Amino acid sequence: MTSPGDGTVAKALEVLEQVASYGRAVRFTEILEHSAFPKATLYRLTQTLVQQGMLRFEPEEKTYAPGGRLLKLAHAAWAEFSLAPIARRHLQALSADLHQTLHLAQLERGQVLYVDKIGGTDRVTMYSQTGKVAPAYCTGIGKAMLAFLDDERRDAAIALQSFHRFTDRTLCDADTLRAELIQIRAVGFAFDRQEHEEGIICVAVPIMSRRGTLIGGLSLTSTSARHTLEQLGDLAPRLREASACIAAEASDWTGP
Amino acid sequence: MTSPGDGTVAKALEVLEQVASYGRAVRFTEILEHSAFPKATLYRLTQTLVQQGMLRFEPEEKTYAPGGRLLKLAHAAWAEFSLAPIARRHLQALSADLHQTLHLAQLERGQVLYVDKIGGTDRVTMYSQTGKVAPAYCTGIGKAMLAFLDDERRDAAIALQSFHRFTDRTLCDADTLRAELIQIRAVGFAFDRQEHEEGIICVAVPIMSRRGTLIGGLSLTSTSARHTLEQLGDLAPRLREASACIAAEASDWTGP
DNA sequence: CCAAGAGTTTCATTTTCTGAAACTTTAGTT
DNA sequence: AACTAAAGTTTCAGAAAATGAAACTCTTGG
Repeated sequence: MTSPGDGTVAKALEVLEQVASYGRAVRFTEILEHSAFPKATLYRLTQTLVQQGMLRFEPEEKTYAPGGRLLKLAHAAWAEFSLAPIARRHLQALSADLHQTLHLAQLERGQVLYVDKIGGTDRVTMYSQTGKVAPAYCTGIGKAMLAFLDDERRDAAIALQSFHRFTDRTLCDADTLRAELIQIRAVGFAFDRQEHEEGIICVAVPIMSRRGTLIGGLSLTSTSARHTLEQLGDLAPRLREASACIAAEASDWTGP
Repeated sequence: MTSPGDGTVAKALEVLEQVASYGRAVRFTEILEHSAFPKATLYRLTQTLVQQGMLRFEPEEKTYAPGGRLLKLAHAAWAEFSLAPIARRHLQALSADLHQTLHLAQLERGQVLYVDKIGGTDRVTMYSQTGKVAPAYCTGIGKAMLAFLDDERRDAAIALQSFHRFTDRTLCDADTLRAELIQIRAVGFAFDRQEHEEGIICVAVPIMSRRGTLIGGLSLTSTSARHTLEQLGDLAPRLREASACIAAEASDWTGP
């Protein structure tokens, strides 16, 4: 929720995000019900967003949905913000080798932001994952990234987690998470032991810049039916190798 | 340029778009030089955008670049706003059949917004095109869409074109364009006769909803070295077929 | 060490935003 | 067709935020 004094832009973005979160076109009243803004305020915010092309309004149905201007902006964001363009060929090489589903992610405000995916079997689902966000505390890739953040940033990121029990293995509080992060830091990779979704396991490594700062994460996802955690652990060195290659290229780009 | 009285959100978005347009990280002064905003105003706008995660600020280099929150929002936009998820399998089928580069686009504020691409040879450049925008008046897919807009919307869209001569075949004024649109409307498909880029030709068809409103466009791109316009014209019926399939599915989704 | 430029803060003023309430339109009912 | 309940839109005076010129501070390079 936006606290008073946060600026109009923040409020508008909050509305935009809310509309985007439904996953379908929504009517005004529905937005209003889930929003803290008074009717008139919300109304003007949606007007502004529509007028700016960030939301699309369907007069026929009187519904709001994310607008095309977002895609245009996202194009630039993906190309510039993300590791994906740099990492892509490394992911492809690794995928060709291991035949497993790989994810590339970055940490965004304490959340896992997937910026690329290479599928084991399905080969066209790229956008389906790119842009998706997931909690950091209960995914392998999220924990791998959290673990290798510097103290200050890690504290900040942990403070942003809103723990929720997805499965009976989910780490549900900050202390348990911190303990696990220490372990992860020691071994250099993280597991997801069905903590986010029943049956889904994964192994993940951080991608670190030459200067030792976190720039992203790389994970290999499988199911408990196909692999044991031990088998995944054996693949960690391969991930680490790819991670190092990506890091080397990425550091060159951003470096001085 | 934002006229006074447009709201802070519009100004912030303008800055965001400007930063995105550079294609690289930029420093404050550079943004300032190309911007109509006074220094302090621009400064606060960038601060807000950074704080909101729409821009990323690299303190090391003091540069601004598009932020991760955009990707998150774009994910929703692509899934909901665009035809792409619906059209994808039709594009794939057609691509498998013709082995040519296909583009799927929608009209966004008078511009062509590419929402998907299936390549002939290069297979990993999906994101490279998705989200990209191009002028409507000098691309086949743009003209195909303009031609099948209703009068009111077409006039509005034409008014939004800022004609610029890219090649010596570019249609450079509204009247010439209107004449061509009438023709396109009659035959049902549009050509790009190297109007946007020397050597690049294309054939394109609109995608129309059951109710007769424009919902997008579909194009097949080639080079003048590989195909003649006549050959492309012969492929138009195939495009039209795919377009009809896409339209049928899309209408179901949006329909009542 | 100094100067030029980049980046940041200040503050009185202007402009915009706010939101309760009134109003208009729409969709459903009798 | 008339009624009505809900949805959607507009109003307006007060509250809040944005503005931007100028002053200030921090960098950078000579």
